[in-house]
Amino acid sequence: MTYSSELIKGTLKTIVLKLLADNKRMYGYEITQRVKVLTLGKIQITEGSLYPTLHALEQEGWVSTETEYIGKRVRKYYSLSPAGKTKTKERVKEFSEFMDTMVFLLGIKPKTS
Amino acid sequence: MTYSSELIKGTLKTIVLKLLADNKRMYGYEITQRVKVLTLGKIQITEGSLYPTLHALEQEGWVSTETEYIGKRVRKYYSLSPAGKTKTKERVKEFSEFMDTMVFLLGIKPKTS
DNA sequence: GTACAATGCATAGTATTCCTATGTATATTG
DNA sequence: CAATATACATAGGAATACTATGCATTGTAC
Repeated sequence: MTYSSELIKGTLKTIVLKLLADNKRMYGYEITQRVKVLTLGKIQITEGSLYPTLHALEQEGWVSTETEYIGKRVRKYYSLSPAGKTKTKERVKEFSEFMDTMVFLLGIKPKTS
Repeated sequence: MTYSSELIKGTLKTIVLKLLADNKRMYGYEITQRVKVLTLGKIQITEGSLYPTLHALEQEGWVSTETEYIGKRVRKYYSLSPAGKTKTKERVKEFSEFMDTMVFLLGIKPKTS
């Protein structure tokens, strides 16, 4: 992983929720690969952190699951619940505001792409 | 509103280093107050997290200290070492790049203030 | 056709980071 | 003169993500 994993802390759930908001349904392994591709390998979510996170999201009622079989191999799809959609917006907004504060604190010029 | 402390995780050292880069020397309590003022109360660094962090920075050789007495009360000033100045730039840059990645991932419009 | 890589799930134990709670002491202010 | 602010410190705990490991199936390169 490029970024020190300490920076990722606190943002993993937000990343997962946002992906599910954009994609209707995804399975765990797919999420790890998607993040890797989207970030050009800069963020690598390990399975050891993702699966417990997904279980937590389900526990909290923000996602629901459906299990399918691809041949003999199981695949567990996750999709946002209505509560999860609300939570996603909250989380993204909170992170966005946190970033604005950090940009100011650290004197960073944000990419105005 | 105070940000959930989970978001702060991984950024505390960076914040402290940047403040020291801008201010030549500061003491612990002063840092907590400065951050509170600069962020309009949105980020509150507790003493229970700041002091151990400062000790760690000293341990790593990124800051040096000078103790002064204000009356009978002790005050411990911290200032960046040359290695600390380099480290600060690295840390700020790393966070900046992480933010760019997150902005893209989360589809956030950064403040182009 | 078979070793090796990739796909796909899972969890236990560990590391890191920060917070809460607590303690001590001095200075200021209403 | 009591409450609040200043100023340091640490022990124990909570939250988060990682490493290491395990199991099984599918695809690929030699």
